[in-house]
Amino acid sequence: MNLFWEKGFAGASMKQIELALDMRPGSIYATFGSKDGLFREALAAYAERGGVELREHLAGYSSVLDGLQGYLRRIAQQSKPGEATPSRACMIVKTLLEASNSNSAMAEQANTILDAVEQSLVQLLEQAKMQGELAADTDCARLARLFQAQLIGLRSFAQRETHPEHVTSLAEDMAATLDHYRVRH
Amino acid sequence: MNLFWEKGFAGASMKQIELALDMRPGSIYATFGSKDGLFREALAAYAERGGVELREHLAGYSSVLDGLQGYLRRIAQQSKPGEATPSRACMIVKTLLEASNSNSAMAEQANTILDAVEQSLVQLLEQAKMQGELAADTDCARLARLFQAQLIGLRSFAQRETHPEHVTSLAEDMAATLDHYRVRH
DNA sequence: AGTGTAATTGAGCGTTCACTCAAAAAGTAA
DNA sequence: TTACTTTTTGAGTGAACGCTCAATTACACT
Repeated sequence: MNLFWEKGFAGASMKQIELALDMRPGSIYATFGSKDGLFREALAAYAERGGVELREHLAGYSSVLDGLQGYLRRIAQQSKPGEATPSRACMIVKTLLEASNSNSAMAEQANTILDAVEQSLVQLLEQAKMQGELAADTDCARLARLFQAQLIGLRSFAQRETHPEHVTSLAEDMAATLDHYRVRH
Repeated sequence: MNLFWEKGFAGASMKQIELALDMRPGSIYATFGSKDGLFREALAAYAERGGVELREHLAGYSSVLDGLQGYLRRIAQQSKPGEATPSRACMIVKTLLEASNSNSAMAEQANTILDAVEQSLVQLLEQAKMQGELAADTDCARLARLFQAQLIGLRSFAQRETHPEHVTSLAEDMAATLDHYRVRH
């Protein structure tokens, strides 16, 4: 998963995969069927891990909006030089951009995952609305898409070679955007 | 350029490039040196074209902020199914995500271009400040990064298979974000 | 038309790609 | 230990990769 996340699908060769898994080609193909199949499982694992991470993060907040704002800041923290992550950008987005216009099955998987993330965000925002954090007439689906797009933008921006504090201030500004959707404020 | 934009660097084979240019390998290598060299020129051409497009678009506005908001809406329009573009996502961002962690020279070029775009945005926002659209204490560099990240998010989101109106409403919400930085409002 | 230069051609180079499969090794059960 | 099944091995497959270069064609100038 880390290798694919770092190098992308085409960028990771079977030789590197053999090394990363400490498996010989025969075993890899007996287990995963193909490079595509292995990537599919890697991306699914990434999505699963990301989902758990978001849920666990939000568990530490009583306010949903506070939790989402904290999540933006957390992403910015993870983008700092000390943190050793395969890539600062999101593997799902990397896959979407790599696979669209070439590998339709892979693009479809990325799309499906992003749909699921979006739906999770809708549920969370609906919850925020019921808790009175959002106005009753808030379009949660629309706000979910805005938040997702901001996340995508933040993590893609983080892939740049910029000062880490630029990423943290960016996360802060995106968090401030969410504030404008709070009731009263 | 269109082929690389659509398929990415690794995704475009020399065979496809020969077809797209209607040139045989020898001529291609005599002209561009290598596949890398050709890609470098393609990306530079893309950046140049994008710069011209932004400048021409803004020429139709007396207010810089109105112009930038219009630009977001314009991007959303270009993402509609009728428009035949190689990719709805930005070629520079696609390159950044593909090349980081594998091709450092290519990643550096993408970074350099994004730096230049950022600087252009800073200049524009400084102009908006002088025209009284932004508060005197506005951090234009920071706001430029926010706008760029939103653009990246919008165009990457547009690569998804969603309803076109979701992209237009997303652009609208991002435009509304800019409104919060206007003086008075 | 004749001559020198520049540009183009395409067969084919070595390499790397994802992937296969007969043989060997490891595991299981009596 | 023996017989059987499952798993692993790694040399090797054909295909596709980026790229080269001697031969050819097109061009420029007298």
